[in-house]
Amino acid sequence: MKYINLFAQELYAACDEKLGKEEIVQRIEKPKHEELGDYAFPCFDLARMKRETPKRIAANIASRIHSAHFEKVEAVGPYINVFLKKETVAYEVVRKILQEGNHYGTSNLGKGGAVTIDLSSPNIAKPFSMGHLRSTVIGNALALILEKSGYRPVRINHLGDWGTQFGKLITAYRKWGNEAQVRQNTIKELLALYIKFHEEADLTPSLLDDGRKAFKSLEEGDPDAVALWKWFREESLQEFNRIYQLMGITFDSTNGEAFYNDKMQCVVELLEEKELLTESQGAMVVEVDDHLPPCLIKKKDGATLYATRDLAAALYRYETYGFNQALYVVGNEQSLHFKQVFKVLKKMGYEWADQMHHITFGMMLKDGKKMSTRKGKVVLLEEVLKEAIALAKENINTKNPLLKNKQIIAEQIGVGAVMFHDLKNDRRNDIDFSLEDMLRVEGETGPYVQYTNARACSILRKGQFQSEKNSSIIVDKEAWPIITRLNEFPMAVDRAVKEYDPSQVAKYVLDLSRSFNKYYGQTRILDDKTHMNARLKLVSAVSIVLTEGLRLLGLHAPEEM
RNA sequence: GCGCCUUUAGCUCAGCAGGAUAGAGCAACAGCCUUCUAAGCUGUGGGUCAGAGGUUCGAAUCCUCUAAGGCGCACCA
Repeated sequence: MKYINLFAQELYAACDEKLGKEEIVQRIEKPKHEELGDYAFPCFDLARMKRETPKRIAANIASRIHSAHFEKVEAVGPYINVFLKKETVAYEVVRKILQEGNHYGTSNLGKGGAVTIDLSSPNIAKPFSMGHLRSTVIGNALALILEKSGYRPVRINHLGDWGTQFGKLITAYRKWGNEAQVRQNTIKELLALYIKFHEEADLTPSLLDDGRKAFKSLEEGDPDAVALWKWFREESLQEFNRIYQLMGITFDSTNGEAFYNDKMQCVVELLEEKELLTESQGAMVVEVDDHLPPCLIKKKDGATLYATRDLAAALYRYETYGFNQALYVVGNEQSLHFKQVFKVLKKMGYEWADQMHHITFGMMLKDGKKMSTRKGKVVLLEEVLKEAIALAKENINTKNPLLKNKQIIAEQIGVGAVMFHDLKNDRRNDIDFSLEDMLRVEGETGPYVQYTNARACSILRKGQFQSEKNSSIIVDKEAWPIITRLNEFPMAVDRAVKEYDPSQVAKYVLDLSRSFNKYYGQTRILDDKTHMNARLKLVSAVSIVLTEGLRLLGLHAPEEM
């Protein structure tokens, strides 16, 4: 229930319709201090229109506003402050949440429209680094949030599974590879081969030619090369899947770059047909406009490029999924590339290019600098996850040694810590990698939220809460901050959708946790039998919303920890 | 050089369709477990919102300039 609309409606009538309802809603604000009420309306604009002092207007209008939902309406200087009737609102909000359960906050904003989401997209045969974590986690949360808002997300893992690197790898494997070793520890072994290749190539430059030749034979479908490529891809994917499974992430498609290999010629022909292709310095390009550099379609040797591949992918995705929106969760260093690609599609006459968005995010830095794959200075995600899980297990063993399913819950907490750490801030911010920060479980962290929920669940268990047998109404003043936050959950989801910003949900869930923990600290819920049922209803509502909020971020909410 | 982004407490960040005393977490210090999970709670200190102009009744928030930092800018992805 949006009580803000109630207030706006009243104001609309009371101000003699000098301002439209939309304008009023926009001007209504949430006072910074509790003593100033739940909503406030500043009267400066009305004062100017009516040629009166804001103070007088405020007093005048305040006296004309009445609603069964308002406990008090008062003019404070130029502001009209409204206090909601706590018991009524508390009853309505809690009842709604208990009724709707995990559907609370669900909307049909997207009207079932398909949204393709390009996310994760690691490079085959290379370790899954912290850099890919961001795209994976943000993209996954966006998919979940969009789904809750009535969209139909299509998760696409656009694997980096093609290119000269495979020629090098095939060459290296043929020279020094060991099948059994590779089978056992694919990524590490392939990476070792890749590094060895470069080391050897420094001494024997002809190796690079061998690599190029191997890739060429791969492109031409040489059975032996293709078999190796397939094998590497499969093994790598399996290894990635271990990580995805740990994070609870699945994909609707793992069509990577290789998949579009045979679809690019068609794009080039289309561009020619539409007379968009021009030659520049030996390469084929599409001039985009005066402000952007041209988009490279073909190298002077005739080979296609990244942009060509993304164009082919966009066309394919539009045909296959008929998307209403296409999102690319890719680092902000590629923003020029996507600007160019979207522009080219627009020039090709595809209006749907306007529905494509590059969802940028900041880089994962190490000591303030970009991490370097070549120097092996990359931090491996799987190792970070393992450490996080080990730490969670340690905590469980000291804090709750009798807990069942320790391993599973330790995974949920450890992985949750890492994922939440990535989601809690605006995605555009750079993150300086810090294992310490990532493994933290106190303060503004995933485990803090999970812990809050576990506490709530524990109380519900001990109080033997049954929602259907329970009609009592919560009256505690101390619970009011929780009620207002519970009421705001749908708005938080909404903002997350509009800004493509999962951190809105993360911040919301932290805020709700804080207010609940505060209440928990000052009110003994199970001791006071007269109020226990009413309070348990509130606790249940909190648990429902926390669990759902965490789910939207891709985290589990264990009932015990 | 051109384009995009960033700059708020010691550190990490909220707040930015302009509004009433700029908020959290971490770190520091002082408290709270015979009582619902202390992964928690309470309190204290800590700020020229990078700087300068401008718009406005009112600016951390909008505009311009300056400074510092980051990313991108043709055959990599």
